[in-house]
Amino acid sequence: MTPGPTVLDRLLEISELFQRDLAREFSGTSLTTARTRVLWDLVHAGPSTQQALATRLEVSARNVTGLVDALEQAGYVERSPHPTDRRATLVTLTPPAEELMREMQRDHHELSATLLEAVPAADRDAFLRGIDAVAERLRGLVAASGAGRTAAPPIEPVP
Amino acid sequence: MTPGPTVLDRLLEISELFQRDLAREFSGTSLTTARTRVLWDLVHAGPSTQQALATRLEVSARNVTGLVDALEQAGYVERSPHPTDRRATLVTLTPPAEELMREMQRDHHELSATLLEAVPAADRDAFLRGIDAVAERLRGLVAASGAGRTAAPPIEPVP
DNA sequence: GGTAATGATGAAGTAACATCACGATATGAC
DNA sequence: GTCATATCGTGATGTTACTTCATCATTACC
Repeated sequence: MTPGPTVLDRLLEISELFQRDLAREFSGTSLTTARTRVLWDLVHAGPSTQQALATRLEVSARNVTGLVDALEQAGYVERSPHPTDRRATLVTLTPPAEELMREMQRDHHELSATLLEAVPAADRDAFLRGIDAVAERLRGLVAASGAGRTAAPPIEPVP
Repeated sequence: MTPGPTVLDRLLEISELFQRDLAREFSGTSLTTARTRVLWDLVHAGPSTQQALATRLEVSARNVTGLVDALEQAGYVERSPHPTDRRATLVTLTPPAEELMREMQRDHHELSATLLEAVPAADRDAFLRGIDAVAERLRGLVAASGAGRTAAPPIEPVP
Protein backbone atom coordinates (compact mmCIF):
# COMPACT_ATOMS: atom_id res chain seq x y z
CA MET A 1 0.00 0.00 0.00
CA THR A 2 2.37 2.67 1.21
CA PRO A 3 5.07 3.11 -1.36
CA GLY A 4 8.04 4.62 0.48
CA PRO A 5 9.04 4.25 4.11
CA THR A 6 6.10 3.71 6.47
CA VAL A 7 5.40 5.46 9.75
CA LEU A 8 7.07 2.57 11.48
CA ASP A 9 10.19 2.94 9.37
CA ARG A 10 10.39 6.61 10.22
CA LEU A 11 9.86 6.03 13.91
CA LEU A 12 12.45 3.28 13.96
CA GLU A 13 14.88 5.52 12.16
CA ILE A 14 14.30 8.23 14.72
CA SER A 15 14.91 5.73 17.51
CA GLU A 16 18.15 4.70 15.95
CA LEU A 17 19.30 8.25 15.45
CA PHE A 18 18.65 9.04 19.11
CA GLN A 19 20.66 6.06 20.23
CA ARG A 20 23.49 6.86 17.91
CA ASP A 21 23.62 10.47 19.05
CA LEU A 22 23.44 9.50 22.68
CA ALA A 23 26.24 6.99 22.37
CA ARG A 24 28.45 9.42 20.54
CA GLU A 25 27.95 12.18 23.07
CA PHE A 26 29.14 9.86 25.79
CA SER A 27 32.11 8.37 24.03
CA GLY A 28 35.23 9.45 25.83
CA THR A 29 33.52 9.94 29.17
CA SER A 30 32.76 7.18 31.63
CA LEU A 31 29.04 7.70 31.04
CA THR A 32 26.97 5.23 29.08
CA THR A 33 23.30 4.99 28.29
CA ALA A 34 22.57 2.68 31.18
CA ARG A 35 24.53 4.75 33.67
CA THR A 36 22.88 7.93 32.49
CA ARG A 37 19.50 6.37 33.02
CA VAL A 38 20.46 5.97 36.66
CA LEU A 39 21.44 9.62 36.94
CA TRP A 40 18.29 10.69 35.17
CA ASP A 41 16.18 8.66 37.53
CA LEU A 42 17.93 10.10 40.56
CA VAL A 43 17.19 13.60 39.33
CA HIS A 44 13.52 12.85 39.24
CA ALA A 45 13.26 10.64 42.30
CA GLY A 46 15.90 12.06 44.63
CA PRO A 47 18.20 9.92 46.81
CA SER A 48 17.14 6.32 46.50
CA THR A 49 18.02 2.86 47.67
CA GLN A 50 19.46 0.57 45.05
CA GLN A 51 16.39 -1.55 45.32
CA ALA A 52 14.21 1.39 44.43
CA LEU A 53 16.46 2.15 41.46
CA ALA A 54 16.27 -1.44 40.30
CA THR A 55 12.50 -1.41 40.48
CA ARG A 56 12.06 1.88 38.69
CA LEU A 57 14.62 1.11 35.99
CA GLU A 58 13.25 -2.40 35.63
CA VAL A 59 16.60 -4.10 35.89
CA SER A 60 17.99 -6.55 38.42
CA ALA A 61 19.27 -5.26 41.73
CA ARG A 62 22.59 -6.88 40.90
CA ASN A 63 22.87 -4.78 37.81
CA VAL A 64 22.23 -1.61 39.77
CA THR A 65 25.13 -2.49 42.05
CA GLY A 66 27.42 -2.50 39.05
CA LEU A 67 26.06 0.69 37.55
CA VAL A 68 26.32 2.52 40.86
CA ASP A 69 29.84 1.15 41.33
CA ALA A 70 30.89 2.77 38.09
CA LEU A 71 29.06 6.03 38.75
CA GLU A 72 30.48 6.23 42.24
CA GLN A 73 34.01 5.64 41.05
CA ALA A 74 33.64 8.38 38.46
CA GLY A 75 32.28 10.73 41.09
CA TYR A 76 28.76 11.14 39.80
CA VAL A 77 27.12 9.53 42.76
CA GLU A 78 27.66 8.79 46.42
CA ARG A 79 26.64 5.84 48.55
CA SER A 80 25.60 6.52 52.13
CA PRO A 81 24.01 4.33 54.77
CA HIS A 82 20.26 4.48 54.95
CA PRO A 83 19.24 6.39 58.09
CA THR A 84 16.76 3.82 59.36
CA ASP A 85 17.40 0.60 57.45
CA ARG A 86 20.90 -0.66 57.98
CA ARG A 87 20.65 -3.14 55.13
CA ALA A 88 20.02 -0.46 52.56
CA THR A 89 22.27 2.05 50.83
CA LEU A 90 21.21 5.49 49.76
CA VAL A 91 22.47 6.65 46.38
CA THR A 92 22.74 10.41 45.93
CA LEU A 93 23.89 12.62 43.08
CA THR A 94 27.06 14.59 43.79
CA PRO A 95 26.92 18.36 43.25
CA PRO A 96 28.86 18.23 39.96
CA ALA A 97 26.52 15.54 38.72
CA GLU A 98 23.52 17.65 39.67
CA GLU A 99 24.95 20.49 37.66
CA LEU A 100 25.53 18.12 34.77
CA MET A 101 21.97 16.93 34.90
CA ARG A 102 20.67 20.48 34.86
CA GLU A 103 22.69 21.01 31.73
CA MET A 104 21.31 17.84 30.20
CA GLN A 105 17.81 18.97 30.91
CA ARG A 106 18.51 22.29 29.22
CA ASP A 107 19.88 20.48 26.17
CA HIS A 108 16.92 18.15 26.24
CA HIS A 109 14.45 21.00 26.05
CA GLU A 110 16.50 22.74 23.45
CA LEU A 111 16.58 19.70 21.21
CA SER A 112 12.89 19.22 21.70
CA ALA A 113 12.28 22.76 20.53
CA THR A 114 14.62 22.36 17.59
CA LEU A 115 12.83 19.25 16.43
CA LEU A 116 9.43 20.82 16.76
CA GLU A 117 10.62 23.83 14.79
CA ALA A 118 11.40 21.51 11.93
CA VAL A 119 7.75 20.72 11.41
CA PRO A 120 5.73 23.32 9.48
CA ALA A 121 3.91 25.63 11.87
CA ALA A 122 0.53 24.76 10.38
CA ASP A 123 1.13 21.05 11.02
CA ARG A 124 2.38 21.30 14.58
CA ASP A 125 -0.83 20.78 16.47
CA ALA A 126 -1.87 17.85 14.37
CA PHE A 127 1.63 16.44 14.63
CA LEU A 128 1.63 16.62 18.40
CA ARG A 129 -1.78 15.00 18.58
CA GLY A 130 -0.56 12.31 16.24
CA ILE A 131 2.53 11.56 18.29
CA ASP A 132 0.49 11.32 21.44
CA ALA A 133 -1.99 9.03 19.76
CA VAL A 134 0.72 6.76 18.42
CA ALA A 135 2.51 6.63 21.75
CA GLU A 136 -0.69 5.73 23.49
CA ARG A 137 -1.64 3.06 20.99
CA LEU A 138 1.82 1.56 21.20
CA ARG A 139 1.70 1.63 24.97
CA GLY A 140 -1.54 -0.27 24.80
CA LEU A 141 -0.20 -2.83 22.37
CA VAL A 142 2.91 -3.48 24.38
CA ALA A 143 0.93 -3.72 27.58
CA ALA A 144 -1.49 -6.14 25.92
CA SER A 145 1.35 -8.63 25.92
CA GLY A 146 2.49 -9.09 22.37
CA ALA A 147 -0.60 -7.89 20.58
CA GLY A 148 1.59 -5.48 18.68
CA ARG A 149 4.65 -7.14 17.38
CA THR A 150 7.21 -5.01 15.62
CA ALA A 151 8.34 -8.26 14.15
CA ALA A 152 7.57 -11.78 15.17
CA PRO A 153 9.42 -15.06 14.78
CA PRO A 154 6.77 -17.61 15.66
CA ILE A 155 8.75 -20.56 14.41
CA GLU A 156 12.29 -21.57 15.11
CA PRO A 157 13.76 -22.97 11.92
CA VAL A 158 16.10 -25.92 12.39
CA PRO A 159 16.76 -25.49 16.09
CA MET B 1 7.72 26.45 28.42
CA THR B 2 6.00 23.17 27.52
CA PRO B 3 4.26 21.91 30.60
CA GLY B 4 3.88 18.15 30.14
CA PRO B 5 6.05 15.75 28.22
CA THR B 6 7.80 17.29 25.23
CA VAL B 7 8.05 15.96 21.70
CA LEU B 8 11.38 14.49 22.64
CA ASP B 9 9.90 12.71 25.62
CA ARG B 10 7.25 11.17 23.46
CA LEU B 11 9.69 10.11 20.79
CA LEU B 12 12.01 8.61 23.36
CA GLU B 13 9.11 6.76 24.91
CA ILE B 14 8.17 5.37 21.53
CA SER B 15 11.76 4.24 20.98
CA GLU B 16 11.75 2.46 24.27
CA LEU B 17 8.43 0.77 23.61
CA PHE B 18 9.72 -0.54 20.30
CA GLN B 19 12.79 -1.98 21.88
CA ARG B 20 10.84 -3.55 24.68
CA ASP B 21 8.37 -5.12 22.27
CA LEU B 22 11.12 -6.38 20.02
CA ALA B 23 13.03 -7.95 22.85
CA ARG B 24 9.95 -9.64 24.23
CA GLU B 25 8.96 -11.08 20.89
CA PHE B 26 12.33 -12.73 20.63
CA SER B 27 12.59 -14.07 24.14
CA GLY B 28 12.57 -17.82 23.97
CA THR B 29 13.95 -18.01 20.48
CA SER B 30 17.61 -17.75 19.60
CA LEU B 31 16.94 -14.47 17.82
CA THR B 32 18.03 -11.16 19.26
CA THR B 33 17.93 -7.61 18.00
CA ALA B 34 21.44 -7.72 16.60
CA ARG B 35 20.95 -11.07 14.91
CA THR B 36 17.65 -9.97 13.42
CA ARG B 37 19.33 -6.93 11.96
CA VAL B 38 21.56 -9.31 10.05
CA LEU B 39 18.59 -11.25 8.71
CA TRP B 40 16.80 -8.05 7.82
CA ASP B 41 19.81 -6.79 5.93
CA LEU B 42 20.15 -10.06 4.04
CA VAL B 43 16.53 -9.80 2.93
CA HIS B 44 17.20 -6.43 1.39
CA ALA B 45 20.69 -7.05 0.07
CA GLY B 46 20.65 -10.73 -0.81
CA PRO B 47 23.58 -13.10 -0.20
CA SER B 48 26.51 -11.10 1.09
CA THR B 49 30.04 -11.47 2.29
CA GLN B 50 30.58 -10.88 5.98
CA GLN B 51 32.59 -7.85 5.09
CA ALA B 52 29.64 -6.37 3.25
CA LEU B 53 27.41 -7.10 6.21
CA ALA B 54 29.85 -5.45 8.58
CA THR B 55 29.98 -2.35 6.42
CA ARG B 56 26.25 -2.03 6.01
CA LEU B 57 25.44 -2.75 9.64
CA GLU B 58 28.26 -0.47 10.75
CA VAL B 59 29.80 -2.98 13.10
CA SER B 60 33.18 -4.67 13.13
CA ALA B 61 33.83 -7.63 10.86
CA ARG B 62 34.71 -9.65 13.92
CA ASN B 63 31.30 -9.02 15.36
CA VAL B 64 29.63 -10.22 12.18
CA THR B 65 31.53 -13.47 12.48
CA GLY B 66 29.94 -14.04 15.86
CA LEU B 67 26.45 -13.06 14.78
CA VAL B 68 26.61 -15.28 11.72
CA ASP B 69 27.95 -18.12 13.88
CA ALA B 70 24.85 -17.95 16.02
CA LEU B 71 22.47 -17.58 13.09
CA GLU B 72 24.10 -20.44 11.26
CA GLN B 73 23.91 -22.73 14.26
CA ALA B 74 20.22 -21.94 14.67
CA GLY B 75 19.64 -22.63 10.99
CA TYR B 76 18.67 -19.16 9.86
CA VAL B 77 21.63 -18.71 7.62
CA GLU B 78 24.18 -20.64 5.60
CA ARG B 79 27.82 -19.98 4.87
CA SER B 80 29.16 -20.91 1.46
CA PRO B 81 32.43 -20.21 -0.28
CA HIS B 82 32.46 -17.13 -2.45
CA PRO B 83 32.51 -18.24 -6.11
CA THR B 84 35.40 -16.06 -7.17
CA ASP B 85 37.13 -14.87 -4.01
CA ARG B 86 38.43 -17.76 -1.97
CA ARG B 87 39.04 -15.55 1.06
CA ALA B 88 35.42 -14.53 1.36
CA THR B 89 32.33 -16.31 2.67
CA LEU B 90 28.85 -15.83 1.29
CA VAL B 91 26.06 -15.65 3.85
CA THR B 92 22.63 -16.69 2.60
CA LEU B 93 19.21 -16.95 4.24
CA THR B 94 17.86 -20.49 4.52
CA PRO B 95 14.37 -21.11 3.10
CA PRO B 96 12.70 -21.20 6.54
CA ALA B 97 14.40 -17.93 7.41
CA GLU B 98 13.14 -16.40 4.19
CA GLU B 99 9.65 -17.42 5.08
CA LEU B 100 10.12 -15.98 8.55
CA MET B 101 11.27 -12.70 7.11
CA ARG B 102 8.24 -12.51 4.85
CA GLU B 103 6.12 -12.93 7.91
CA MET B 104 8.03 -10.24 9.73
CA GLN B 105 7.50 -7.87 6.86
CA ARG B 106 3.79 -8.55 6.94
CA ASP B 107 3.69 -7.85 10.66
CA HIS B 108 5.75 -4.76 10.12
CA HIS B 109 3.28 -3.32 7.65
CA GLU B 110 0.40 -4.33 9.81
CA LEU B 111 1.80 -2.59 12.85
CA SER B 112 2.54 0.46 10.77
CA ALA B 113 -1.08 0.59 9.67
CA THR B 114 -2.33 0.05 13.20
CA LEU B 115 -0.27 2.90 14.50
CA LEU B 116 -1.37 5.24 11.77
CA GLU B 117 -4.97 4.35 12.44
CA ALA B 118 -4.53 5.59 15.96
CA VAL B 119 -4.06 9.15 14.77
CA PRO B 120 -7.25 11.04 13.91
CA ALA B 121 -7.93 10.90 10.19
CA ALA B 122 -7.91 14.67 9.88
CA ASP B 123 -4.43 14.85 11.42
CA ARG B 124 -2.80 12.11 9.41
CA ASP B 125 -1.29 14.10 6.60
CA ALA B 126 0.10 16.72 8.90
CA PHE B 127 1.36 14.01 11.20
CA LEU B 128 3.21 12.24 8.41
CA ARG B 129 4.74 15.49 7.21
CA GLY B 130 5.76 16.22 10.77
CA ILE B 131 7.43 12.85 11.27
CA ASP B 132 9.32 13.23 8.05
CA ALA B 133 10.42 16.71 8.98
CA VAL B 134 11.61 15.61 12.40
CA ALA B 135 13.45 12.61 11.01
CA GLU B 136 15.19 14.77 8.48
CA ARG B 137 16.15 17.43 10.99
CA LEU B 138 17.48 14.79 13.34
CA ARG B 139 19.41 13.14 10.55
CA GLY B 140 20.99 16.48 9.82
CA LEU B 141 21.85 17.15 13.44
CA VAL B 142 23.41 13.74 13.94
CA ALA B 143 25.34 14.03 10.71
CA ALA B 144 26.57 17.47 11.72
CA SER B 145 28.61 15.72 14.37
CA GLY B 146 27.14 16.53 17.75
CA ALA B 147 25.23 19.63 16.85
CA GLY B 148 22.12 18.01 18.24
CA ARG B 149 22.81 16.41 21.54
CA THR B 150 20.06 14.47 23.17
CA ALA B 151 22.04 14.99 26.30
CA ALA B 152 25.60 16.12 26.75
CA PRO B 153 28.13 15.60 29.51
CA PRO B 154 30.81 18.14 28.66
CA ILE B 155 32.63 17.77 31.94
CA GLU B 156 33.77 14.69 33.75
CA PRO B 157 33.30 15.28 37.48
CA VAL B 158 36.00 13.87 39.74
CA PRO B 159 37.57 11.51 37.20
C1' DG C 1 56.94 -12.17 -8.55
C1' DG C 2 57.17 -9.73 -4.48
C1' DT C 3 54.70 -6.46 -1.56
C1' DA C 4 50.53 -4.55 0.01
C1' DA C 5 45.62 -4.52 0.78
C1' DT C 6 41.65 -7.52 2.04
C1' DG C 7 38.47 -11.40 4.22
C1' DA C 8 37.70 -14.21 8.07
C1' DT C 9 38.80 -15.54 12.56
C1' DG C 10 41.41 -16.45 17.33
C1' DA C 11 42.46 -13.93 21.59
C1' DA C 12 41.32 -10.82 24.96
C1' DG C 13 38.66 -7.05 26.93
C1' DT C 14 34.40 -4.04 28.19
C1' DA C 15 29.45 -2.98 29.19
C1' DA C 16 24.91 -4.41 30.25
C1' DC C 17 22.31 -7.57 31.48
C1' DA C 18 20.63 -12.20 34.13
C1' DT C 19 20.36 -15.86 37.86
C1' DC C 20 21.79 -17.97 42.10
C1' DA C 21 23.76 -18.15 46.71
C1' DC C 22 24.78 -15.80 50.88
C1' DG C 23 25.31 -12.78 54.78
C1' DA C 24 23.31 -8.97 57.32
C1' DT C 25 19.34 -6.98 58.84
C1' DA C 26 14.10 -6.17 59.47
C1' DT C 27 9.71 -7.69 60.47
C1' DG C 28 5.77 -10.09 61.75
C1' DA C 29 3.84 -14.25 64.32
C1' DC C 30 3.55 -16.31 68.46
C1' DG D 1 11.31 -11.97 73.54
C1' DT D 2 12.34 -15.27 69.97
C1' DC D 3 12.21 -17.31 65.59
C1' DA D 4 10.86 -17.92 60.91
C1' DT D 5 10.70 -15.29 56.90
C1' DA D 6 11.22 -11.65 53.72
C1' DT D 7 14.43 -7.95 52.04
C1' DC D 8 18.95 -5.39 50.73
C1' DG D 9 23.24 -5.53 48.77
C1' DT D 10 26.82 -8.17 46.65
C1' DG D 11 30.12 -12.24 45.14
C1' DA D 12 30.22 -15.68 41.55
C1' DT D 13 29.18 -17.02 37.10
C1' DG D 14 27.21 -16.80 32.41
C1' DT D 15 25.32 -14.58 28.00
C1' DT D 16 25.10 -11.18 24.26
C1' DA D 17 26.95 -7.41 21.74
C1' DC D 18 30.49 -5.03 20.89
C1' DT D 19 35.80 -3.57 20.35
C1' DT D 20 40.85 -3.91 18.99
C1' DC D 21 44.85 -6.47 17.75
C1' DA D 22 47.28 -10.38 15.64
C1' DT D 23 47.34 -14.03 12.24
C1' DC D 24 46.65 -16.50 8.00
C1' DA D 25 44.99 -17.01 3.73
C1' DT D 26 44.33 -15.05 -0.63
C1' DT D 27 44.00 -11.45 -4.05
C1' DA D 28 45.53 -7.28 -6.32
C1' DC D 29 48.98 -4.22 -7.93
C1' DC D 30 53.43 -2.62 -9.99
